Amino acid sequence: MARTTGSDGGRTEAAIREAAINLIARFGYEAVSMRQLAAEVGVQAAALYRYFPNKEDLLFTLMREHMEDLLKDWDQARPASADPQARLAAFVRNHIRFHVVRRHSTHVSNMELRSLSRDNLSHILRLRGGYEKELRQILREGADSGAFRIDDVGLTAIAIIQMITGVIVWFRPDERLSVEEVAETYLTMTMRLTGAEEIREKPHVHAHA
Amino acid sequence: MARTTGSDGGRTEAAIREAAINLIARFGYEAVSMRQLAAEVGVQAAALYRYFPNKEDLLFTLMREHMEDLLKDWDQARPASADPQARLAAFVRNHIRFHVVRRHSTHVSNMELRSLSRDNLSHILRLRGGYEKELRQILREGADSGAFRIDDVGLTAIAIIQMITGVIVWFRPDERLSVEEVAETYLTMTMRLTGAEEIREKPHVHAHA
DNA sequence: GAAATAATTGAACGTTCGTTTTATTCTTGC
DNA sequence: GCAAGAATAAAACGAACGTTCAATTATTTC
Repeated sequence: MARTTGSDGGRTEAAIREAAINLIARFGYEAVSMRQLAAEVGVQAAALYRYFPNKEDLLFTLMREHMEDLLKDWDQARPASADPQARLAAFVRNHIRFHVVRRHSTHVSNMELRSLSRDNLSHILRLRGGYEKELRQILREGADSGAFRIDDVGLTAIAIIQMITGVIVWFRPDERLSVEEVAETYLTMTMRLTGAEEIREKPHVHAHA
Repeated sequence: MARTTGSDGGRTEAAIREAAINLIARFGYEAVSMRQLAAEVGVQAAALYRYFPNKEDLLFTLMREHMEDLLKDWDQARPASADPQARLAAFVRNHIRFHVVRRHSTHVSNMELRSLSRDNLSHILRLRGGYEKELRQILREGADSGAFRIDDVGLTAIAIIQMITGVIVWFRPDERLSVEEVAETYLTMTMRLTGAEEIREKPHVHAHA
């Protein structure tokens, strides 16, 4: 056989991306074979090479687009306000929302860095650095203005990102907590962490057990 | 050839464990082949099977011993004091010290869970659960006694562990910060996070840039 | 110093891997 | 309805994988 009825390059490529994200998030990049991925898509392994030149490039594309989407997403959500507390709150809320919705691709982007070649790795790290820089800037301005009490801006930024990204490790949709509730709880912790809690009032969501 | 002069089962097994931890931490379990591991040890691949029945069992052994060591380590360091703040401080300091010293095996234990079989996975998760329970207990007692201000004990415990374990992602020995300095900075953040900072005085180490 | 045991080699097994090649069928534009 | 291309199947490639096995040498035991 050859071309199958109803086959469509655009749909196939989208299906490959989605299946790849799910499979790699679940089993890991090295553990997922091109044949397994093809089977999930409902296609032969050779067909994958029409859309991606090789396995690593597929991984790289997924990760790069994840990071680009993250930066775009924050660029849209970035508040006009200059108030460090409002900006930090927006950052945390946006970060958690984005990462919960894209749990799988976040997992891939965080766990599979070591499967990238040197060049591809540094490309991803550059994008990630740009995102983290946004948080550092907020923290620095807040520390300077006295809104935050921070010992070490770089270290605090890493700690906060580590903490709020950790949501995806345990969060499952359809459980006792909604995304908004989780985001508010983490926001409270972040605000206390930066010594900014006293002055705060924001749309709190009801109960945390 | 066959048995080599000076060969010693005990030394070889130790060398295998160490090489395995380093290689797996660096490249990932799936990406490290038995031949590569054997070459690092200076032995043929077949020799590995005298010490471990198969590849996964080697991984499992490394992870199980890491977790057992962690529990033992905390059991020894656990303070007699009933004061929640003192206990939390001891927990954080001990956690960071342990994980920084054992960065590589921590990396393996955190990243390679998905390479374990169901039974081995649940064994490791049981050990990890026991450790996390210690932190939850401290937080709960502190919350009850009014020493801490905590919305959700379970969620806070996960957030703290995520944050303080994150040290190993960026920490490299011989850089600007010593382990003790890092531990103190993270302790400060943890204490603020739990709303416990006000009442605190402890052996602070000098500068954080 | 012979017998028993411990430690390792070297070769081989069947399987699976990522990838390439070639041929075939569907779809689209004219 | 025909030519051009896009999309896929099917088969094959060499290399690498985890693992096994028989043979061989070093060490220990008595």
